[in-house]
Amino acid sequence: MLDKNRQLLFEKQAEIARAIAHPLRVAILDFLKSGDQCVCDIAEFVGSERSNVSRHLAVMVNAGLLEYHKEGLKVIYRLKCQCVTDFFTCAAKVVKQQAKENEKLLRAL
Amino acid sequence: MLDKNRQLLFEKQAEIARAIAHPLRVAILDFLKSGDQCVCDIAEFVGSERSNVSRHLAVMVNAGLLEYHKEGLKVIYRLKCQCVTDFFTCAAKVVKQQAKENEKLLRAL
DNA sequence: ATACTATGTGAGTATATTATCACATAGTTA
DNA sequence: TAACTATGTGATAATATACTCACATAGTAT
Repeated sequence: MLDKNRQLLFEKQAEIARAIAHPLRVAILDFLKSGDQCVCDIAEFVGSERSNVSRHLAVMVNAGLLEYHKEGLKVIYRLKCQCVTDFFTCAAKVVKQQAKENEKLLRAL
Repeated sequence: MLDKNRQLLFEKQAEIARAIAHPLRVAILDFLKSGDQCVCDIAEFVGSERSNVSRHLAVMVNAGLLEYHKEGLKVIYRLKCQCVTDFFTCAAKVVKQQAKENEKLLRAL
């Protein structure tokens, strides 16, 4: 059985996964890999309303994935942990494998 | 702006993150790292009802994280991609960093 | 055939997440 | 001061997720 501490860690890890688990947030993280950005540029890049993007950013700050600082009117967000990239690498691998299997299935029909 | 293919990949990656984003599923993945397991042993390990565990397993199979085969009455689940571990390593790093910051904050009060 | 075990699924309820709109706030510029 | 820009937040409605219970199915053992 699971001990309490282990369970607590699992909860925290799940929280971080949840913070990634949205297409818009994935897009934002991908955008931030290439450098820090303000909300309005992020919003334009992902093609969504600023208020919406602002909320998504808050989710990721809360989870500890992002940090930010103000520059005049703008608020600049940045990746706090570069290792998030590893997740996307793995996820891409899983997606690729699935695509291959689907292709096989299609050819079998 | 995002092109369609990129957006599609982001959606798939988000789907995989969503498949991890639950404490029970994190616990299951952690358990499976050490070897393949049947539903009833998983349920006992994570301390939840079999029907519930069965559903969580289905989510992860659907996302491409797990695969399974039958052995008599039992259904054995296994990790399909070992790299999921990388995600947990990164997540643990993020959690640790946050804990450190909270500690600092506490000492400042 | 009967009883048993492991697994999965339908239905219902409870809860969480998301997007949108309107508005509040804070800093900037004229 | 007044108009403007970037950001964040409250309220709401739509949608998705999760858990539980009862039951169905499939394989096993007696």
